[in-house]
Amino acid sequence: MNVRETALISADLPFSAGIATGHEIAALGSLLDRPKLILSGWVGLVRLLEDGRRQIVDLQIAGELTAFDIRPGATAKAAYVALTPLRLVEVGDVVDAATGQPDRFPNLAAVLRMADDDAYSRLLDQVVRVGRMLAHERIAHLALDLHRRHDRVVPSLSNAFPMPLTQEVLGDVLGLSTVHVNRTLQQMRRDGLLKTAGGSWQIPDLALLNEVASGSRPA
Amino acid sequence: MNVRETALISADLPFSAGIATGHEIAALGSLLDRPKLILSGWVGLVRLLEDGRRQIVDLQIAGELTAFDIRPGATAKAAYVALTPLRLVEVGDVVDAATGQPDRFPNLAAVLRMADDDAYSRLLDQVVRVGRMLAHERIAHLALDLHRRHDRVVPSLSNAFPMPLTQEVLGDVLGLSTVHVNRTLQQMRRDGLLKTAGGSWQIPDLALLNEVASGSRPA
DNA sequence: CGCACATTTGACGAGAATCAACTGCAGTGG
DNA sequence: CCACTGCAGTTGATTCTCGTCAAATGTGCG
Repeated sequence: MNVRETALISADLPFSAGIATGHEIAALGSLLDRPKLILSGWVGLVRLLEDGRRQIVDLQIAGELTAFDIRPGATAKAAYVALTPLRLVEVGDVVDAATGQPDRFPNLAAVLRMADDDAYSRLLDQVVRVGRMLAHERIAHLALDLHRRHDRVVPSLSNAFPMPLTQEVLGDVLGLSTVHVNRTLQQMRRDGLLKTAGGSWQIPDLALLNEVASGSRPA
Repeated sequence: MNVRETALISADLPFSAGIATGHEIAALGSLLDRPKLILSGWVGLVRLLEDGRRQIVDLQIAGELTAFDIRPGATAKAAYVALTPLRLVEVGDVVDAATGQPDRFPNLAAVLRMADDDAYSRLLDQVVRVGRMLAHERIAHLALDLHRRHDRVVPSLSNAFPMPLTQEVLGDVLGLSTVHVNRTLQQMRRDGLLKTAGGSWQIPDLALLNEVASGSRPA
């Protein structure tokens, strides 16, 4: 990160006020021209069916960008919804600089490209998860993804990470009913695959959970 | 489309030889630097689980680009596989020109952006389909998507479009077993929602199928 | 004709949804 | 201080969707 980039980031940043759970950061179809960095909390990309069924297509966590699309002029293909209370920073200036003059801000531009790449890959993961995996595999697979992403920002010695979502919201992410999420989580706790306490999850055995997620270990 | 763009496209194009079903156009992880236009046939973006389960994450049909990513340097996040015999044209030159000098080829650049936008939106559709829809809804929803895309290239008076996929492959797209695809298709034919004959599907009543796809009409 | 492959059928079981009720708990206000 | 409220989590009973296994039928093709 060069001097110009550092200066850009350390400029006075407009902190947005706290945002309540359920608030829509960006509406379906709106222009994604005001990207934000998530300081704390989680955002979900939400699609609704007419009869009320809900699918959360992607999750965005603290340290990641939201309401952001690397392609100028892109519109929201889903609603961006606060799944928890949020603190955000507007980073439109930084992002515009990086995307508009990539040669002057090479590292920023690279970071944005990687973030975008990651988000795309995650979307394919999500299709596989809900399309072809069993309930316990979906949970294991998601837990590993979230653990990896949290560890990148806040490395944890104990393989623990925050899980502020209710089981209902989790169901909307995983394509499962609340009740089934609950029962499956219980079974996974009994099997020593996952510990869930006080709004965070812990993975006692990463290798083991990996086997479960990949389906190589039967239920 | 300006003169320069037209000249670029009408230059001698290297036709690739026919490609057989099952051939891998681009391997998982490979650099997507040789985009191709599909002259005929369908390509699938394929992800495999260790135990052999397969999820087709996206479909690409004649008239669309494959092995293409608008972001320079992007790698394949799934295997690009020929789901039918294929005829392709290499369009790396055209795409490089459009992405490298968007100001000189504004229309081409716009087309590529739209194609990319569409692909992304389709991916969200796919998550909703396999995550929250019932079997007959998934089929209806996919049929409408394919109809719309075909109609854009080859408008049809009878709401018909080619369907070269076997029910097994269709199952891998929809996250369903072959048997269940078969039974569900039969029921939908009986209900007059879909006519399937000789490698093509026909939609007798678009509005009706839309209701089914949106879940507003119960099974 | 015979082969390979796609579609279809039946029987059965497993995974997940649904409905309804109950528990636990934090916040609120009397 | 404690009833009251609302919400998240839990449980049981039941139903439904969908998967699996196996076999049969249909179809294009060398």
